[in-house]
Amino acid sequence: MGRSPSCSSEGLNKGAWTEMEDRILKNYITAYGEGKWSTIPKKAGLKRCGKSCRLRWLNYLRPDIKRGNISKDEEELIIRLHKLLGNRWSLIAGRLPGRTDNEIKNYWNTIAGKRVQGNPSSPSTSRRTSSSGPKHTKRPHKKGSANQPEMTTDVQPCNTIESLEPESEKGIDPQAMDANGPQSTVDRDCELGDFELDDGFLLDFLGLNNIDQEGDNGYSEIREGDNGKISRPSSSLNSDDALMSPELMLCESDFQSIASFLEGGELDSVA
DNA sequence: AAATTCGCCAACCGCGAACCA
DNA sequence: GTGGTTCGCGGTTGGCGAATT
Repeated sequence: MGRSPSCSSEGLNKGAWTEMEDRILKNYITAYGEGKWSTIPKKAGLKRCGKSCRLRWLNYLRPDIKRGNISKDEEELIIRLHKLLGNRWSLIAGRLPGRTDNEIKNYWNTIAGKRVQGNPSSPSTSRRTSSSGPKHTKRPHKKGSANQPEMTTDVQPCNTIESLEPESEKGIDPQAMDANGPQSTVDRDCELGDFELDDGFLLDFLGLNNIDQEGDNGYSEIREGDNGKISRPSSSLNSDDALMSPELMLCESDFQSIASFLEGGELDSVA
């Protein structure tokens, strides 16, 4: 139990990875595959702990990592999923092919969380929005978390979302949706405008309808399974297939698949 | 031009769950 | 059944660079 003793830092490199280290790790995993993280550094000749290797691989070196800006579609889905799942970044990342939990977490902490918290003006178009965005108090580079966006533990993911809800969504009648599936709304500057879904539907869609809508602390909680254990994905990237119904497996690949799934009248099999 | 501020993001830390002998 | 080890997750930190003053 507890912290891994295999990550003692004596003689190990810390901090940013060098190009050489990246190459070594990538070559090793390409040749021998993932897993056995604790032994990889030794076998590959890296002066890193296994955790560090795993993190580097998952967050940066994997070939299927999608780098670059979070699209509007992705942002919408992140916000929506966060509303449902809370800070379960790995679960959210599992629905965003090529995105890592770390990336989504960072994104949320910097941009999406602020928007949800009541500044709907989009800051995401430019890296700098100092004149309009919510300014934090001075951010000294030292220990202490006062400079963190005030959303990690205080956030009310199931309530604060309202400020971001498009007007059109607020009037959606869940009954009508149940009967006919989600109404395909006009694009509203978004390819996936029909992500304006009832939360219950989205949970169904995600195969997460065994999740409480809201726990005592405002976060959704995954209910225990038959074995009394909480079901979790084994990896950050597209690995939570166990949470998906078979008919949804085909939707895992990307947003376009999801969109076409929603448009294709296949909802009946879900709802 | 220099100093300051602050956003972004990679990486680390600590914990709990899962696994295994 | 128990204890040690490994894995995976979420929270947090700190460096860097761009924007602002």
